Amino acid sequence: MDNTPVPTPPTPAADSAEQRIFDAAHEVFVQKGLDGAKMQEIADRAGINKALLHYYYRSKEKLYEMVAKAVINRAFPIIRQLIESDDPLEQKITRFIDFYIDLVSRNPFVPLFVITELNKHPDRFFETILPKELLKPSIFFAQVEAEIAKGTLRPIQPQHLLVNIVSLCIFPFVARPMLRIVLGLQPPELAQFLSERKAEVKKFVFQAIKP
Amino acid sequence: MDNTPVPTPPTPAADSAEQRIFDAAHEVFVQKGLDGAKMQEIADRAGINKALLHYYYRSKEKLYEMVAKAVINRAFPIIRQLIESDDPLEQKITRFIDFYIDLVSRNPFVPLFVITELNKHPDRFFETILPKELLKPSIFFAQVEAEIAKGTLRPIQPQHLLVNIVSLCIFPFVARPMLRIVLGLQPPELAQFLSERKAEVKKFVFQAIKP
DNA sequence: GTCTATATTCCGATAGAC
DNA sequence: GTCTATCGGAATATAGAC
Repeated sequence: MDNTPVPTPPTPAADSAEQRIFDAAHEVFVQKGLDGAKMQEIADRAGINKALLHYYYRSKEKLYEMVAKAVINRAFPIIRQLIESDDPLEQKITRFIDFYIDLVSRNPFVPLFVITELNKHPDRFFETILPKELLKPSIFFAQVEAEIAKGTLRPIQPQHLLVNIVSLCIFPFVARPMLRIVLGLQPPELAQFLSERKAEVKKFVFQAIKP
Repeated sequence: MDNTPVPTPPTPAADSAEQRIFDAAHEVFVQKGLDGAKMQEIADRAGINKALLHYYYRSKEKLYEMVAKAVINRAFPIIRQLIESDDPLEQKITRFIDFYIDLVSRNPFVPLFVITELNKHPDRFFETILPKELLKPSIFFAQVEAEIAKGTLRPIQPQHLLVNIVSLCIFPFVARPMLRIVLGLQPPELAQFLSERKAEVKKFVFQAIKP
């Protein structure tokens, strides 16, 4: 057994200044993006001084990069795990929709953050932020093709099916203020409308793919 | 006939500095948002000096506001017109999908701009930018309900149908770099995939709603 | 580690010549 | 109308005391 003194753990203590800074930065960056975020606001929310931000994270860019990595590495594996479990297809789709709509309605800013920053700096993401092990779904695709062959699913390219499901889950929450305009809904009606999405998406998807 | 001298027309001449500034600002604001856009870059793209921006448009905020109004007032009436024409429902949906996907694949940044800025400054949009005449769709909703009553459409709330269609059209283009990750597609395959969306969305929607 | 004070950089805006 | 030069403020970053 190794007796050398344990060095500072890579994960900072739960309520350390370092952690509070990171959490504050997470909130601010996700809601306002790199350009919109101000170091002063992050410091204020963390309840510490601006100088301390630089003590722990050298620069705004570095801090941003760590937050972005954390967001990405939290979001994508969850999606993947849901898609690649070996539950039967129908159950998998149902669970995916339920889980995903829950997730996005609790964190409406996250998908927008990911998309926006992915559009602005695609290189950085693909080269430094994205985990390399992230691969193309295979179990899900195989399941869809198997069911089509059996005749229990109407023909559809698995990629399109997946994108359709994700679009129906995410978009209405991301575009929430747009719905107010296009549908002419007031905030309370809008909340009601969004709460119906889980059932609606499931119904719509299964009607489209079940023979 | 009135002989008073015609004052400066409200629309600036096609290739005036004023117009070139506006066009440059349009590009930059739509791609980078209010915070990300720099006056210097707008001036450079317009091929003029920074000072001239202020001569014509007083401030960055004012310039931004004009661009935002233009984007909104171009985008929404088109959508509305498509939805509210009195073509038969099936044809209307087909045309809407074709037109909308064409539009969004030529201008992938616009929906993201609208959504982002709508999230950041909802008040400004609802109070000053948005045209007041923009009302809730009615013809489309009535058509859907009529067809459901006739039994030529499966029961669905018209609002959800509209949101489903829009989600399926917009999201894949807005989230293009995300697809690369989730589907594991390289750029050429991705382009191929997106070119299939028109046919795919139509098939998916009609399978979901036709009895 | 945490603070105050200050340096530095960047950017929007203005003054003033032509 | 268009330019050069410059101001002034805001935001990032650093120096140095505690």
